[in-house]
Amino acid sequence: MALAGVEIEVEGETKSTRERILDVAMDLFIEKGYDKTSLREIAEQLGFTKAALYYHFSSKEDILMALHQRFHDFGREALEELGQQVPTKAKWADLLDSVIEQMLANRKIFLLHERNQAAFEGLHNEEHDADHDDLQAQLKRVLSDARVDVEDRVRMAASFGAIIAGIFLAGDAFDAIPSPQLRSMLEGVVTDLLR
Amino acid sequence: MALAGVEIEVEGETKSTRERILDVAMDLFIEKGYDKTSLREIAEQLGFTKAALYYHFSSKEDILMALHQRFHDFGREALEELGQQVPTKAKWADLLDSVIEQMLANRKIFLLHERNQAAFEGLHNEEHDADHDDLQAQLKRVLSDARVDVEDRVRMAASFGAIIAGIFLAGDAFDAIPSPQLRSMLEGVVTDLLR
DNA sequence: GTCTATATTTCGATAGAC
DNA sequence: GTCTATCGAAATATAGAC
Repeated sequence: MALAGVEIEVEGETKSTRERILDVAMDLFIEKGYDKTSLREIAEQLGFTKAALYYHFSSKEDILMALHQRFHDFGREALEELGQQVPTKAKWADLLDSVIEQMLANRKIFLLHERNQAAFEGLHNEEHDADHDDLQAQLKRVLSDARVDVEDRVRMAASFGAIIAGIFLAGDAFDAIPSPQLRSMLEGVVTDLLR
Repeated sequence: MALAGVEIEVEGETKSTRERILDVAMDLFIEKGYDKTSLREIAEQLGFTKAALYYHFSSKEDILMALHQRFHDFGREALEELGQQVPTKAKWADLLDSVIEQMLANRKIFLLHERNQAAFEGLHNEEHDADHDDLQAQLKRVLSDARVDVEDRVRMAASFGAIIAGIFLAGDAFDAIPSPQLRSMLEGVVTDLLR
């Protein structure tokens, strides 16, 4: 079911070549890092050659940008809803609860960003994007809000780091923990820090 | 005061060329990432050429390894002391207090590692180093220790992530906070999570 | 859409003069 | 200890056939 190069996803069986490229690239970028992953490797793992990639993406950076887009939305509406109002600890705790859920459901995309921070920042610097509005930028904005007590802001940052570490720091050591259980443990952590 | 290429540091005024190279490299690796930083850039910023670097270091990777060495000791004795015994939450809290202190006194070297995870892991994979004994590896070992209750281990990971985030997540938003104050706030966080 | 070339560039590394 | 000059490798990217 190809339509202008885009395939309709039927019960998750069919994926466009573009998406298959992104999946493979994500795995390799996580494992070896963006810079040390060559287009040849990505192509070989997909069963075709490097040149074919350029039919789907205009550059290596274009692949990275597409992956950034996957990440971009997570938590964005949430943070935007928090938006202009003064962030309180209670609101932050609510926000983090949904962030926990999203992270557990999308581990890889967050892992990708954690392990390729420099590469993703390089993207922003080229687009003189003024204020890039991704999760990390929004985060810094909130944590810099002078209307909020400093100690509260430190606690907000700490609680955010706590859940990231709970999900990612231990590598696969926590993989055996069922997601709902890990989730409730992390919600407990958030409560203890922001209550 | 040169002696076999090593200069004696007098009141912090004199630094060996080797150390000046490492300082510049560290700044660039933090800013642009290891892979996107060329030896030419490092050399130019120091006022000499790329080839001169090879008098002081045998390869680009050698520079990274030297920086890793700077990092290597931090928290190592502490974690080794924790060593074979079963880690408890109380011991972990003590450990983190000293980690907080070291991180605040050496922000840049931790930032370097946070932003170049993939590059540093690449080092380990080449030396078939068996069990590389750096902080991160020790961390995973402790967090995988099945003798400890799962919830406790999650809390240990979370508290570690909390202090990292408190120091690094906000970028320079927290730079205005005096170190002692930030330290005591983070110690409060640790207490709340592990008590 | 994927292929086989090949162009182009960048970078790490070496040789040898001073 | 630093220089100039150059090598060789690898990677991104392009051209054009199928």
